[in-house]
Amino acid sequence: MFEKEPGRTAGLMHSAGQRAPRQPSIKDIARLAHVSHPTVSRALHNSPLVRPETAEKIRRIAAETGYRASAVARGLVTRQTRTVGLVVTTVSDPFAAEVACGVEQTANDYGYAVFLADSNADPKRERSVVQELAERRVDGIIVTSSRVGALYLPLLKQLNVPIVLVNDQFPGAFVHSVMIANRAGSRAVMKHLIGLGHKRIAYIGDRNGYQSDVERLASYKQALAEAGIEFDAKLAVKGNGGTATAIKAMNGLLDLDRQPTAVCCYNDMTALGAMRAIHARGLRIPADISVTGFDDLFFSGYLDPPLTTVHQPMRRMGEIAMENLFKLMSGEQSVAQAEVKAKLIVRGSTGKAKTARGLTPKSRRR
Amino acid sequence: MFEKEPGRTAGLMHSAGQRAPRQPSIKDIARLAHVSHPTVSRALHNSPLVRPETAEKIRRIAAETGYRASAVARGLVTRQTRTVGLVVTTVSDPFAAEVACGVEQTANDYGYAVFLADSNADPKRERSVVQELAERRVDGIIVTSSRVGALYLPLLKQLNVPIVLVNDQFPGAFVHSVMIANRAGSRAVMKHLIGLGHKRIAYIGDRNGYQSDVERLASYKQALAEAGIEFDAKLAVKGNGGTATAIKAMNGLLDLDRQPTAVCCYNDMTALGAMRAIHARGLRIPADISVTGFDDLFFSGYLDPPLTTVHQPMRRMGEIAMENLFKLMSGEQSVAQAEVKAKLIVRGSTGKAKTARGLTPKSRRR
DNA sequence: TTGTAGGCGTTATCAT
DNA sequence: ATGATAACGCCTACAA
Repeated sequence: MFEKEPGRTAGLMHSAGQRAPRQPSIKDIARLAHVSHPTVSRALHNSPLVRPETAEKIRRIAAETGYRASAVARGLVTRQTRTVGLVVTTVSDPFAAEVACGVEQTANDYGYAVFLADSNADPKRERSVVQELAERRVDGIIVTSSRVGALYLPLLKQLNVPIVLVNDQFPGAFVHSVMIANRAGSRAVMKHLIGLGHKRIAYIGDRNGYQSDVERLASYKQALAEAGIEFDAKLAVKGNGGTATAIKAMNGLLDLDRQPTAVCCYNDMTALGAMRAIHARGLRIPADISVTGFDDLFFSGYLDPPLTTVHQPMRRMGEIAMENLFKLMSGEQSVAQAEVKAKLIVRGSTGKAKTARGLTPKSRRR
Repeated sequence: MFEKEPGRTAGLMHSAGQRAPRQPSIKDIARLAHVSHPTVSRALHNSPLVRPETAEKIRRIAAETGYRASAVARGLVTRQTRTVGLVVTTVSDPFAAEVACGVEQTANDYGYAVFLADSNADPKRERSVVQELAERRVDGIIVTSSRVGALYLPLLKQLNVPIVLVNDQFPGAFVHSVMIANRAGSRAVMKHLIGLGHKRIAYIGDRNGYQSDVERLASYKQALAEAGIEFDAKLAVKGNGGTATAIKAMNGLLDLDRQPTAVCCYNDMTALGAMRAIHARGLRIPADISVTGFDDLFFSGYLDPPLTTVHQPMRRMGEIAMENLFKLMSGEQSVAQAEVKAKLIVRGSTGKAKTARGLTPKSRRR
């Protein structure tokens, strides 16, 4: 039980010929301070059980050598890594990025570090990524826009790691989640549009069957029904949440015999594409066509015209997810689902319907 | 050296009364398979040294129990965590997000996990964040848009962790980095604008003295000089890289006695604000004023009009950073700086200068 | 082909 | 107030 080469101590910080000059360990500090390692540990944790002068000396030496206790060794013994995993479809998605920001800040406030992992929106990959996170013994996991959702129930038991979902896209029974009020948001948009006199309102959704699209589309239809406007299947088209696809979808809408006077987009990225397609045809927004989005991404208020959309407090949702995860991690079982409010932000991309502003008989077509 | 309670084995996966039902360990698997732990280890690492049937049985049991070797325990003994730290100013910055995406994908391909940390563009925080990463024993660190730059030299020795910087904002001697060709990019923009006949070209920069602004501004001035256009200090204003500030800056420019006919913006976020300000005054782009950006963010091609800008291969830069970090981690010393090309993307936001298209004498002012 | 015996750098539990 | 000593879960000799 001897200390390896005694001469090593002094040359510790120099890479004196050794390939991997390891970081100083608690024992190195102990030796330097002529105390035992437990004492070093106590001193560095500000334990009152150590004589002030001793503690002072130890802290000085630790600072001089740049010693920092290994979080991995600590994690091994304490059985918690003070680490959480964050799974996103991709960080280049502004929605995910904002959520990540909220998660990261909150985690940091509590002294937790976060592992970032991309699922590429692939369910298989999402699952394997979660497993890898478990392998790293994270204390908890947050998944945004999960493509797996309900399937977590069985996994949860096995992984034995609390998981919180943000905008779960395939919700099932009883997983902990933070969701935006899709229905209320979409409803508010539709009320706004209908109030402006629009009757031919198109919807550009998402073809993947995600929960957010399902709910927003449902509210679209319901609002139509309540206003006594018949649902026209030709006006409800599918994109994929991206801008390029939205352009195609919008062009299809523009090619219709009777163009819509307003387009309700699944999200802001889709609206961005729709606006581009409309402008490319020389049409004006909102004079010719009104456009709405959903999310209120950072650029939406700066578009020309500024986009009327539903604000989703993405960062806050990340914070809530992290806060709820902390509760779960500390043993609370009663977290379940949280729903955050969606707020309509009226900006310049919506205006009165053409017909409502007095259309010439000629342009009324037949 | 006895195995704790023998009866524990069977009930392992159930949280049979215990508070923290720990994950199964290698010893649990060993016991279940009636072999020693090293054999389990070997089997799971596909070592040829273990009898096929034994290996098969072990793997089966491991799969059934959902056993996954603890990465933290492994990290302790192997002295490498297969983990890297990524420090960004904030993930909600689209530039950082793209770089993060490249880093993440590449790291993942190599079986590495990445810790995401926000510096909030605060030098102090950046340093402390890096220290925390070192405490977690990451094998390497990548910092985007570092606010510390040169100061890493001393830190590097102490931390003993390789670091690669992406678009270092305060470059000093000899830190490993991946940089965009700021000068060439800015120069290309200016050549383009000047070629279009612009003579009053404004520049909206960044007030923080960052390297990217310094270099882009320098090229702006140089291009002006080469074209024989006198530099007008009133046309070179400062924003902070954000959209809101850019609007103010642009408004200032618009209030000038002699408005610029083109605005060269420090980055796309700034251009976004400039465009908004211009449109808000009822001016047209590019008919009245041309606008250029830098970065080519995901939304830039969809603006109205689409933004002429300098494409920065952000994701690729993240990949390169990660690749170079791997080299550093495996002992190579010769990585140093990498510069990636900047490519001008001409889109609709730039056009011939007003004067060049034939201005009426009256509007030529005196 | 398999098992035994450390040790990685901490924290935790005892003594003293 | 401090020091032995034993885990934590894994890997890696070395021994059998």
